[in-house]
Amino acid sequence: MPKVVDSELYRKELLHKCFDLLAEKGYANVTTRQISKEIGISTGALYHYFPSKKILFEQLVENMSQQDEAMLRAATQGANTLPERIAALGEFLIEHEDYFVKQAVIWIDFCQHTDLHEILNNSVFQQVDEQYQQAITHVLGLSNPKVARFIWTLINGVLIEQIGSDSLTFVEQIDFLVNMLTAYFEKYGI
Amino acid sequence: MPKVVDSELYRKELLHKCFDLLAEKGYANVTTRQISKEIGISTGALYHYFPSKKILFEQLVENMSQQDEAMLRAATQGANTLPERIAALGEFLIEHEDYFVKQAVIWIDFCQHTDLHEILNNSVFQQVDEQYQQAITHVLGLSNPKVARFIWTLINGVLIEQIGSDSLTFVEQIDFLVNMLTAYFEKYGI
Amino acid sequence: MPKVVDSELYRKELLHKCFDLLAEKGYANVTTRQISKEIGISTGALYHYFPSKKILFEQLVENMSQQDEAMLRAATQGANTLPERIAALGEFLIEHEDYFVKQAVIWIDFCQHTDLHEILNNSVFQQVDEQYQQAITHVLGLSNPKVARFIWTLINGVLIEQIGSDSLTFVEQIDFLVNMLTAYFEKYGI
Amino acid sequence: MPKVVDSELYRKELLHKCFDLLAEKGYANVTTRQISKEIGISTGALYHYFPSKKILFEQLVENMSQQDEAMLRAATQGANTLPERIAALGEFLIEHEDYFVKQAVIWIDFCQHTDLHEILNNSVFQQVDEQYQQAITHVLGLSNPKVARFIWTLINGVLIEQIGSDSLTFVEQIDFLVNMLTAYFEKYGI
DNA sequence: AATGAATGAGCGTTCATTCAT
DNA sequence: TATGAATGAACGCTCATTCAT
Repeated sequence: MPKVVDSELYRKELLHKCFDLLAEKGYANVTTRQISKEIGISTGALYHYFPSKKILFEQLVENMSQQDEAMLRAATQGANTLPERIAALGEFLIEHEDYFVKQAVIWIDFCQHTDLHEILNNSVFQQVDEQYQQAITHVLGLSNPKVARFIWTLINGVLIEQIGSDSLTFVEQIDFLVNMLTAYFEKYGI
Repeated sequence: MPKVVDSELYRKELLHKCFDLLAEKGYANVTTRQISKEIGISTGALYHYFPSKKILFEQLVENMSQQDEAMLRAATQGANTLPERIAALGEFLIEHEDYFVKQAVIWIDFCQHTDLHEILNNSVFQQVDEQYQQAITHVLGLSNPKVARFIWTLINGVLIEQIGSDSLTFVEQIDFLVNMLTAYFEKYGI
Repeated sequence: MPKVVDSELYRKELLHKCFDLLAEKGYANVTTRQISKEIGISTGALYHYFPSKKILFEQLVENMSQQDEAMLRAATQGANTLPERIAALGEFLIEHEDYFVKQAVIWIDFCQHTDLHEILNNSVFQQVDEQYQQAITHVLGLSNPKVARFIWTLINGVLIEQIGSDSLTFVEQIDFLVNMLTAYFEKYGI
Repeated sequence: MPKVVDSELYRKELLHKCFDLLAEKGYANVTTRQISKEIGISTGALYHYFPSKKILFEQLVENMSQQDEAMLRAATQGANTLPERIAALGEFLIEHEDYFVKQAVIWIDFCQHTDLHEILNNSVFQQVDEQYQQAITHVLGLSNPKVARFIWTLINGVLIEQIGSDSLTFVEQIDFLVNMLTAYFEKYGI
């Protein structure tokens, strides 16, 4: 019997273990040696589970986004009216601030260190993009998916702002965002 | 005038020459050889003017932000009502899309490659932050500077979205943003 | 029969299974994983039968040379005159071109990855050398064993030429060789 | 003024310095670190002069073959009749035995560690092949270039035999070869 | 002031070998 | 016996930085 029984499960565990490190340092600033050390295996073993640093990263992103969607839908289940749903979305983000900020960091960093052309043709990223858009469309009950995409853009702006500035707290920013969205939908409809 | 002034001017010229390259490739993806080549000097000369790659990058960021405020104020001078001012801000951003996207890339990249602690204590960044906030406050005639800060955050979100995605055009995103701001101010006042 | 015999047989079977792979890729370009996969066992099992990659390789070389002599003698049995015998040798080589080219590749490769000193003192190699010399001496009915050795050298030259060049076909080269040997023996006698 | 004045000359000097090492160990068995150490520069400097290990090797081969042709033509200049020319070729090979054996080792090794397809399409190797063929054609005054190619094949066989065997000396083998060629041309003409 | 050759630590990755199961 | 996950030294190569000229 092999040492690791369920290697698929173990792989996910490894991804989970290096999420914080990747978020803190960024893709290009973390070496495979650091990753190996962080998750407590040798460099060889890392390459046993992931064919390359890039693929490790892609699987991390894929893993992340799968969790998010389920979490988001669960968190906004009880909300019925649009203002309630917007508020629920805001609370959800505030609750998971740390996680989402890290995710935004990782995302941006990866985009920076990859050919634009390659990003746009990478099915993993297309899928993940689509997923977030659909999740927001569904959660807020929107009819125009472009609005969902735009909202996700704004959320990312707020998340990224948290990296390099302390002028407004995340809660303040999200509050503004919630109010703005509410005002927008009151005026223009869903 | 003593030599120092010339040298200072020359340094700014060098920074200006490598802005596009840094913006296009990102800090970690550009080598000092590439920078040297781009600005037409030897690696040795580069190190004569900038003690390290990092410091070159910092000075670039510092340099950048000094130009923007004046540009923005000039662009929105003719607008009198709030909706007009918001629209003028939107048009201004669309007109300079390329420049602002590049600037956002460089900015984010810089934050990633610098200790969070260091960023927050770095007076350059505090100053720059402050500048953008004041510019927007003034241009839109806002009473709450936090709203200005938040708007700048949203703008950055839209700019960054342009790096790694083609789902919505910059113009579409800015249109959404203009409408949203208009709706917000109609409901909540300035 | 005790277990040892079965194990010995199995080992030869394993060697036989990886002959083509080693010949095609060469010692240094084949990994133990590839060998394991090719012969259908795990890397662990491979190391159970062969203490190291090098020893596997040595045993392969040893194994190979044992088959050839009998083959060669059989192939030239019907030829009576010297020109007939030379022609029969040529035909035999052409018939088994693939096998002999592969063997030459493996042989050279092995020599490259082993200390010269070690090769010359290795009884396996001395024995194999001796065998080829005797086979050719016998097949052509030569009186001078050095001539046999030299002919084997020339044959190897032609075999090796097939690795990295397409200027002359194997058949063309062997034809030249047959004519040259015939002319030589006509002039100098056996 | 740069440290190395004539970098083209220096590159040739570096190639010359690592010839023995490559010949002794073979292409795949020598690391770039070993090469650097042998020629007394850092790994970085090695890559300053040669873009890759492979290109270093190709340039070495190219360099070698250029010397050979001139040497060979010079050595056989005085010989007028065909037997004299063959004898001069033999003496030339014996005189430079060490050099040619090393060259044959390097050549074979490289072919082993490179895709056959790639070798055949590599212009450097095609050129070098052609050069040897032409040199022999010219030196012996042959009319059929295929014969020249075949003779070069035989010479390589003899050279390679020197790597892994001590049964016949190089002189003995070359003597046989000279006699055989003489007999061949006496019977079949040039 | 300016050049670009030189350095060497460090990168992502590989692979012969070991060992817990 | 047999498995394949795990190891870690070593690979080809890069690049911020230094320094002789």
